[in-house]
Amino acid sequence: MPEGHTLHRLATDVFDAFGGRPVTASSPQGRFAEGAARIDGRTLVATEAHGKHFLARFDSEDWLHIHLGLIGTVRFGPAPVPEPVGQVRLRLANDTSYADLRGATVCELLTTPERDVLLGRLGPDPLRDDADPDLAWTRIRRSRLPIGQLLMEQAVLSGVGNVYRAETLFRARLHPLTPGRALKRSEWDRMWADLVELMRYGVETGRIDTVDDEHTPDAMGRDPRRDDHGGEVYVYRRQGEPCHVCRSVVRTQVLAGRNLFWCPKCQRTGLTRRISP
DNA sequence: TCAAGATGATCAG
DNA sequence: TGATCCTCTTGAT
Repeated sequence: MPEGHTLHRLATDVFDAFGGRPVTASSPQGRFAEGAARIDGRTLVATEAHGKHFLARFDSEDWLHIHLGLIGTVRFGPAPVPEPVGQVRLRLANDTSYADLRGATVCELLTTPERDVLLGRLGPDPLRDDADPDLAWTRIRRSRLPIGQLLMEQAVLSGVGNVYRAETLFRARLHPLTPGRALKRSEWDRMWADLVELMRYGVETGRIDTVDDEHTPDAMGRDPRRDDHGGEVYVYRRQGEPCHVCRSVVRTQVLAGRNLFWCPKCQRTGLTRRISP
């Protein structure tokens, strides 16, 4: 379930399991055999997440870079390591734990300059203390692209995926097709603060839970329902169902190849706002 | 039991 | 814009 909060949790979990001591690395699938051989037996010095990118540094000066993509997973288990099942790209192990990586879009080793280039391409990550929301605002305020598309561009903002996009736009009551340059600075500031809060909660709990107490099914007298992202949401993948706030039917459409979800009544703001040429 | 679709990103055309 | 990577869950059969 890879949005940014998943990767920040992964960075913590990998360091807790393998940090500070030598790690055994292998590639049962074979596609990362060379890279695994280079870090095999090395000590894991640090782990970090930037947006949806996971990085781990070894005492060989190599950086392990993983991007889970849509279907990548990391599974942890206690030692002893079992026979690998399926396409295990990378297996890390020590005398107490193992972790298997499957299906990742990227699994590679980077030098420090290559890591710096990667990070230089990424917009600010709401989960990092060193993030500067002004950098994202500079891109947004100049763009004719819809805010619903800009939020997903990792060069504008890193770590936000389809769930956080849908939910933060609903919470801001902004229509997802509002052009970036039609946004007000105050709206962006509120959205950024909201993303920081929602995603930190996601890191703490492992759940994407975005519905305010006053709108929960319990508060509204309806049966609660937990979705596979772990919590309760306003619009994400609720197309055809009634809005938690106004009971209008939640809509969906494909934007830039990804499914977009919004409430046509609650999220009217911005769409018809005039923009300066 | 099996097919379809999904929280992502890149590349070719 | 569609194909690709190739895991996991859900829902239809």
